[in-house]
Amino acid sequence: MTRELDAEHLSERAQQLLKLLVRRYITDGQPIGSRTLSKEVQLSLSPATIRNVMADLEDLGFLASPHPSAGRVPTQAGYRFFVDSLLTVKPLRNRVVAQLRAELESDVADSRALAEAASVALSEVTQLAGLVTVPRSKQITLSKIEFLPLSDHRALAILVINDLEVQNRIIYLDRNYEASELRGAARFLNEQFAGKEIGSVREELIRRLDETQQQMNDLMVAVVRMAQQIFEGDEEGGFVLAGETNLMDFAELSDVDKLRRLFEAFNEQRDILHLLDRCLAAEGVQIFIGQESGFEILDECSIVTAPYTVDDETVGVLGVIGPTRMAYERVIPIVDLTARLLGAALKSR
Amino acid sequence: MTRELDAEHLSERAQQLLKLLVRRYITDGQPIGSRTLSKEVQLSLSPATIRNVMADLEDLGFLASPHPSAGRVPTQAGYRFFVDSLLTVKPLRNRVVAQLRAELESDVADSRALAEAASVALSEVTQLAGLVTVPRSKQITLSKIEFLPLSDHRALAILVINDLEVQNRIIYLDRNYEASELRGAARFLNEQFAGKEIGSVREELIRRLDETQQQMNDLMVAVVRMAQQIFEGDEEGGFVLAGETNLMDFAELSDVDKLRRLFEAFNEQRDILHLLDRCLAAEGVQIFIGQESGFEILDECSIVTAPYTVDDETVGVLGVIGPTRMAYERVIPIVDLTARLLGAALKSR
DNA sequence: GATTAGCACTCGCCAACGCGGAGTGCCAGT
DNA sequence: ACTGGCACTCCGCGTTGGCGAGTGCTAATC
Repeated sequence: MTRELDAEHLSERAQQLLKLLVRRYITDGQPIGSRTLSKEVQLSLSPATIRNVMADLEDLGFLASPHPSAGRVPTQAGYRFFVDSLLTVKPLRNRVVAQLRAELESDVADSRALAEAASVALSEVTQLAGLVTVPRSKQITLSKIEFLPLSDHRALAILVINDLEVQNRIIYLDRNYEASELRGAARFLNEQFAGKEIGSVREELIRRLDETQQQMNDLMVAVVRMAQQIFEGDEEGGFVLAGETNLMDFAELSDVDKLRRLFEAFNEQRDILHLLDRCLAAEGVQIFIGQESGFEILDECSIVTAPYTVDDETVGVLGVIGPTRMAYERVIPIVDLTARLLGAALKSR
Repeated sequence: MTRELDAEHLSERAQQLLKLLVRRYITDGQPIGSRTLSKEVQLSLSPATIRNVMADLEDLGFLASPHPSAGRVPTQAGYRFFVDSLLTVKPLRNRVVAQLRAELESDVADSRALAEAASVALSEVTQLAGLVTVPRSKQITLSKIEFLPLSDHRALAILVINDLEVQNRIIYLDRNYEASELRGAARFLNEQFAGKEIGSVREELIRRLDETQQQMNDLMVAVVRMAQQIFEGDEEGGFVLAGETNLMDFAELSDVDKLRRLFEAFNEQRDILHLLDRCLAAEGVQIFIGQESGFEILDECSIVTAPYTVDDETVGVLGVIGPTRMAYERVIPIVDLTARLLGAALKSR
């Protein structure tokens, strides 16, 4: 037996054929037969020879046949090998670069809106579903805080962080405070803490509350609680999805029931968010193929992600989700570029 | 010919049969035959008799047969007659009322979040897609305004309207202003305009700008522009959708392509928003059946809407969207109640 | 005159069948 | 080591025929 049954020592020819097959299958979506392959390949080989190679690749688990008389289809392992060793990323077309640039030109300050723009851009350019987590920095500095009296022992607290992110929520107090009292409190807080990191603001506030029993302590306690919530990342988290409908085109997902479960998972957010969180730590583009994601619903999907950074701090993840049969060679550089563009757009606000 | 071919004078019996058929079709989703109907109806009639009545109803355009040997199915006109004249609304179950109440209990101040909650509640209770426009009052009073200096001739303007809605955006200035200058401007504006209606604020500002050429005019101009944007409703508009996935269950929409176009229309927002705007003026529940909506994509859908109000001012529309074959008798009171609950929740913030 | 029973008829649905095409595996020949 | 040839497998597709459901019509009945 002269066949090479070790993935490490796949012959040059076998690799080339696998590459060709995967590519062809990605564009056509139909099982590829030995005939088709023999016509396409440079080194002119007869279908019979190619069949032998294909049989080897099947033994290695890189290919599978849906049924005896259909051609071969890449398996998950096949895609993995392709992505790891075979793939040659296509240089991006200028049109695409221009489009991404244009859609991320930051005339918007709102970071959520930017995330949405990135998501839409990704989905349009790749024709898959775009996915962007809302940026969330560990580094949160307090820029300004204001209060507004409401009725019923409540006040509206407005908090500006990182210079242009505005958060607001209602805080409940022990009594009704005068507008002037609230103004005073706000001035005090602004003087003391503007520009400081929010975690330290919280600690400092707690320390001082212990020290001196202020008459204002209920307001302060509320502020501390608020700072805490913001520091813990609130639930402001989540991701922005765009172009889900693109997924409906793929035959792999044409089953309405599968589609439904997939869309429900998108709405859930939870599982997907978990997955994306795992990519935060990684550097550069990361790819989950089929079951690698660990979520049953995504068995027939692949996910290509990249973290994006502002000033070297990773603040989020973006990517696309599509069928395993996805144009990796095209998608990977797009995701990569979009991550860098989004980082830049966030910085230059 | 003794048959009554005038919709106005439909015999009691014909009406009862139509009602029964529509109801039955709504629950079963399959064409109803004369046999089925004869077993169900009180007055014991033979299938043959019923066939005659059904033939009349078909002539009148209330029924149709998909093919000769299937039963009958309501046409759009059939549903319309059913909704207008035949339908007896089911009293709401306590469970449902309780659920809606619970999901709209306003511990949230954010009106968008409330709209989302209402949308989710609607979709869960009806098992259709829920739809709520973000509340938008014509009556906008300025509560407070603050500025925060940024680099590059920019400042962050924070605007509190109607006591608890917070808006913010970046404004571009002719030069860099000191923090103290901005504070001064904010104080001035707050003193002059806090509590006033935002349209009048704008007018007043413009008037004063003409009068005295202030040194601060660029800042003021920016504020005027901002007030204008907010007054014009910004584009803060739009609606919140929930439970789209529920629509995937219906056989009528099992065609992936139809589904796709429907979902794309949801993402577009534009058309749907148009439709909802038409309901703003209407009082109480309004129903579009099939093509009545005027949008091709919604041909096989019905929409049940109701406006919701705060202090007698209509601030938005909510409703559900589902297949024409929808449980109108159940859905209508749900939509009605949700509208009132949402109004109440918005008021009692 | 309204209602009903009976009957012939029309379709859609489904399972069975058969056939061509595509692709394979294997073997023998180069 | 590669290739041509061949038998084989199996999907896809169009055809056929029976079954069931439901209809419209007509003639008989209340």
